[in-house]
Order: sequence, then structure tokens, then C-alpha cells
Amino acid sequence: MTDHKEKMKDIVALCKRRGFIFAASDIYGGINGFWDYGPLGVELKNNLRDRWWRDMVLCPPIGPDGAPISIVGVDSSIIQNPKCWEASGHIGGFNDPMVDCRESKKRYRADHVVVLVSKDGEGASLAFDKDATDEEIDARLKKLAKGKTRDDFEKAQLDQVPAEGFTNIIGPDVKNAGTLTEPRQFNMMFHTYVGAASGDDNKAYLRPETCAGIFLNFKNVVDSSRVKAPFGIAQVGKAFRNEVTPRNFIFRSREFEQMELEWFCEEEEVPMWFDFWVEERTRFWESVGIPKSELYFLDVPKEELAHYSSRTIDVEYRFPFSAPEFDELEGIAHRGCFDLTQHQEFSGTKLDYFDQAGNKRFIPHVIEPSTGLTRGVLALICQAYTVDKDRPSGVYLNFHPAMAPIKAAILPLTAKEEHVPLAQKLYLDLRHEFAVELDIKQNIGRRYARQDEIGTPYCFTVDNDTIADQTVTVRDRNTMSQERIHMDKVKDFLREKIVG
RNA sequence: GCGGGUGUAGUUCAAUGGUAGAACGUCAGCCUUCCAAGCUGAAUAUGCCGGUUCGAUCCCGGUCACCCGCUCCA
Repeated sequence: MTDHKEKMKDIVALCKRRGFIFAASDIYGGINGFWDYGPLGVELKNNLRDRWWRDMVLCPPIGPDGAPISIVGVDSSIIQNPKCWEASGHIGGFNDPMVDCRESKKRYRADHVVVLVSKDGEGASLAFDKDATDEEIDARLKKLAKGKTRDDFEKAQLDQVPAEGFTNIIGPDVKNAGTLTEPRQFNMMFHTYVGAASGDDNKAYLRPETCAGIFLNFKNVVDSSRVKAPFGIAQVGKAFRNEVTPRNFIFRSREFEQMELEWFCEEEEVPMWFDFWVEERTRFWESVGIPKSELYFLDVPKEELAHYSSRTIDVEYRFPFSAPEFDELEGIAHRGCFDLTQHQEFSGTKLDYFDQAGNKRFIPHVIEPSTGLTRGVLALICQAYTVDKDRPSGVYLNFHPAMAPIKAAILPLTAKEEHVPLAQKLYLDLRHEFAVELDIKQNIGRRYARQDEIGTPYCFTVDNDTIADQTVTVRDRNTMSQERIHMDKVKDFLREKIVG
């Protein structure tokens, strides 16, 4: 096992031990792909979420013209009219039938496999990858087709072949017929039934991404909030996908949380805004403690782009399980005018935008910086995790102060009466403004170590000098060094350190 | 969904066909004027279900979860 894998194990253990992240339904043995956030985890997640909301909606970036751009928020329902998912393509386009091969243990998309069925109905049929070259096909025919050539066969797509014919098909990677399973439908969307009676009439879906709720409210927002293009609509919320293989702790979960912005602009301005958002989003990740050196910007190759997108940049982070490679943290996609056009067509409601100044009507193009909040949390934890053999805890979480679940601990040096009341006073004074913790019990080293392990950036310690001159020591998590400041200055100190 | 591996206190590990032990952590108390000190005490575990057996944490089967590799990831 590599160091990186070892590190991931340690991180998962720390997350549980200190109350960041637990397996969902832990006492029942867990449930694959679902996770719960504990007392510190929810603080961390809220901190990241709130910072994103602040940077997007409350205090959006300055645009190219020097004025702040315009972004408003929504919070849409997880369940929407199912037609919405027909329009987006989630129902029609992405539930591909899959077949498994019992012998090669491989899985294939049925529409990606072609079958050569012999014209005379004699002998086995041969399956190939849809991209197989004629040379590859001829080579296998020579081995397996008993003298027949390509001309003796008809081509068919595997999902067009009746299931009873499968026993006669030789899978793409094997030599004997009958190893392919019947095609099975895979749909990433969770479904449910609306109303007490269940049946296909009231089948509905849990959203697989939050953006749809933004497009569905496009007209409502434009009509009600005085936004003028270009502008953005932001949303944070849960999304659900029936991932085939949930993996890597909370990285690929079946229930997760997204932070998505849909930026609506004119088509001609797309390249400019696209670059703008890549830059802004990078700035964001840096501001919460993810250095650019740990990020990789993948310009998604044309052939791998989603059908609606002409350009996507994946912002990837070097997670321990992907290291030295990277895995997706955020996607910045040009979605064209696909979504609004589709929803306009399926709903019959006009979703164009009227530009009063230019006296023109158009369906805006969309740039979508879409990030996983829960993936962001994982990135913050992985980035913060720092081994330090020279300190009692052996490890500390180097969170950016703005992200740290607890900003400061207030510690009376001893549990004696002289120290405790002063510490309590400081704690009561600070807690209105900062997430702080008062910890009285146990020796001081033990308490420092505990705060290191949960990533608390500062500890204020009340000692005998405090009684004499109202100063406390500030202990810095990263350097373990101390300085004295007056109790009255503690608030200013924290304000200065925490604003990121 | 497939294949391989794993499953013992909160964590990391040990042991055993005769009902489990440590370290650290946690809690309580004493002590303590700055980095998990010292002392005393306490709580907490064989994932779940079934089978074999006089008796199963150990053997077998199933299941669930986690890890690795495929597959998938709009």
C-alpha cells in the first residue's frame, strides 16, 4: 500500500475519531455511498458553503468593466416535474442498457457493441467494440468464424439483438459463446413516487444535479428581480446519483451537495466570461487554502465533452487517492443555450431574454461553474492534514482560519479558580462573533494537542499574568509559538486573521 | 454489477473452538503556572443473520460495510 493510500486511511480515521464525518447509518453497518457530517464536519461544510455564497451572491466579483457583477440566489425543490428530466436529457439519453460478460468480467454499453450475425443463421455470432477496425474484425473472424468472412455476416447493434439470441454470441473479449448477460437498464437517477399511491403515473425523480432548478426558475427570476444580462443565478443544495461504484470516502457519494452558478450572457461574450470564471474560481480555491500547485486545469477533450457543451474545464485537485494524479473538484462548462432551449420546447414557455437597451431578444448562453461542496470539504481536509512527528498529537489540520470549524479555544492554564472566571468571561465575549470553545479540564499540553488535531488555528490561554495585566497568550497552531496580547485585543486579532 | 482482500473497544493493533488484552484516546477524581506529564479509578469491542458443535469471535454459508482492481461517473 502506498503512502497516499495510507494517508487516506488515516484521514478517514481522524474524521471519525474527532467528529467530522461518519458512515451514514453507522450502527446498522452503514449504507454504501452515504455519509453523515458530525459536529465539526457540519461546521466545516457550512464555512465552505457560506464563503461560496458570500463570494457569489452577497459580494460577487468585480467584472471586466470595474463594477460588481450581478448574481442572485435561489433554493429550488429537490423534486420537480418529471418532464424537466426529459427536457434535460436525463431520462432519455443516459439510461444506457449494459451487458456484463461472465467470462471476461467486463461490462459493456450495449449500444457500444456491434454484433456480426451470420446471414445463413448457422454458427455463432461475434461481438465487437463499435470502434473495432476491419483488420481487428477480420483477425478474430479468421480464428473463430470457421472459414466465414465479413461478407457472410450482418451487422447489428447489441441492444437490437433479442435477448434469446445472446446464448449464441461470442463476447468481444472471449472465445466462447453465451457469456454475455442480458442487457440491464442503468439509470443514475433515484426515483420515487409523489403522493401516497405508487405507480408510473406519479413517478418522480430526485434531482441528479442542482442546475435544473435554476433553469426552471429563469423566467421567474428575470421577471421578479430586476437582473439584467449578463447575470448569474446561484444555488447550493443536495443532489442524488445512483453511482455504480461509490468510492474514495465522500468523493463519490450517492447523496452529495453541489454549489452551482449559472451565468447567463450573450453568445459573443462567452469566451470572455469563460476565462473570467476560470480565473475567479481559481482565486476562490486559493482563498480557502487550496494552493494552485495542487490544482490541475483539464481542458476536457472534445470527444469527452457532454453533448451540450462546446468547452469544459475541469478544476482537479490532487486527492490522496488520485495522487500523483488529480480528480475533479469543479467543472466550468459552457452549456450553450441547450438547457433554456430544451425547457422552452418541453414546457411551451418562452425562456428568451429581452434586452431593452439593445432592443433584442435572445436565449442566453450559459457558463456553469459547478462544484461539489462535499468534494470541497474533502479537499480542504486532505489539504489540511499535516503529519508532524515533533508535536504531541503527531498530526494537525492546517485549515485556513476562515474554514476552521473552531476558530479559537479559550483555555484557563489550570482549573483553579483564578484562571477559570477570566477564561469564561473571554469565551462569553467572543462566542457571539466566532465559533470558539472553552476547555477547562486536563493539562494544557493535552488541550493544545486536541485543538491541533481538529485544526483550531489559535488558543488563548489565561494564566497568572492575566490576573495582573489582563493579557493572554496566543498560541499559533502551525508554529506552536506564543505571544501575549491584551484581552481587549483578542477580537481584533481574530477578525484580522480570519477574514480570508 | 464482477473479481480479490478485509471486518475484534472511539482509534491502531493482539489473542483464542471453552465468552477477549494492550497502547493511545474518552470520562471522573487528585495533581498541575504552557505542549498528550504523574497518580487513582471507570466506561466501551469480536459488523449482522444463519449453520456445524456440548460450546463459535475463531470453522462454514449468506448478508452488509470498507479497501484494491475492473466497469460506471450525462
